[in-house]
Amino acid sequence: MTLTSGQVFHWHQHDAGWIGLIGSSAVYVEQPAQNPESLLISPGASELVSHYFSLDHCMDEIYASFPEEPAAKLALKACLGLRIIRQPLWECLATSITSAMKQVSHVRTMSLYLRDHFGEAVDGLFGMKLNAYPTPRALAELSVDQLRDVGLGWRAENLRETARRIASGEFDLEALRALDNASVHRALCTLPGVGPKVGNCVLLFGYERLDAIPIDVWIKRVLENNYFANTKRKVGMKEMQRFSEAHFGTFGGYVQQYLFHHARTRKLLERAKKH
DNA sequence: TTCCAGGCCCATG
DNA sequence: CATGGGCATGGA
Repeated sequence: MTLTSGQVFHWHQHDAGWIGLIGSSAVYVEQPAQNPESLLISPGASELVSHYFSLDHCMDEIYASFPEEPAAKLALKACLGLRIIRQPLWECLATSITSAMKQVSHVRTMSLYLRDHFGEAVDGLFGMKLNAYPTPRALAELSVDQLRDVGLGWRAENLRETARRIASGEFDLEALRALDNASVHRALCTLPGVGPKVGNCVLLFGYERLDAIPIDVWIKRVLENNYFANTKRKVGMKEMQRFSEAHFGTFGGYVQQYLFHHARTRKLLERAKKH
């Protein structure tokens, strides 16, 4: 669930488990059906995996903080165990920029293309070839057309320019770790291709600010259907942001992620039934 | 074929 | 401050 919930976009199913990269380390992870409390992990990667999948997050406390409402409780029940991943900052920012107005599967396609064409090859597993996500410098050196050819469309210039600012040292992602949410968000939003939603994705998935709430079209629908269903007047994005931040609490990012994954998988399931 | 997607940006009220 | 239109692409 965690790996298909629209946080990361490069993992492949392999046998009963998954293969992917954490930074530049290839890893196999399997959650055995008979013993889901444990994980099978490729040798030497257990600390890396524990950190990446945030296995230290106190889920009891997080679940206790969920609002007492049908929508949140239903999502909680459906997504039990789903984690907010700790992503490498650059990879998180870059994939979030490419995600604008794209379905999760499209973002995945773009991510894999970028890795294959411009990322550094890494020692794979089971003879598979894997590439790390391209560095800011690698992307900054490309032409806009090269990026467009990979299917990025109008996102190409945003990704390239943001990569350039980071590669040049003009913008320091690591330095932002010391700042509070609002300051990090404000700084991120100066980058091309980064607005309120993408900024909150990076806060949540990159900087581990578990109270950050990205509002995309899915969450917008969930809010409209469940929390503003009886509201006659128009509800703007700013109000939705304020409401969900106040209402979803300290771990609002988790609530948001569970609502997102629940809504999306339900839709996919319905669609599959029809055919 | 048509629909729509983890939005951003800029020009107007 | 809020709103509306434009923007490229491809999976379902």
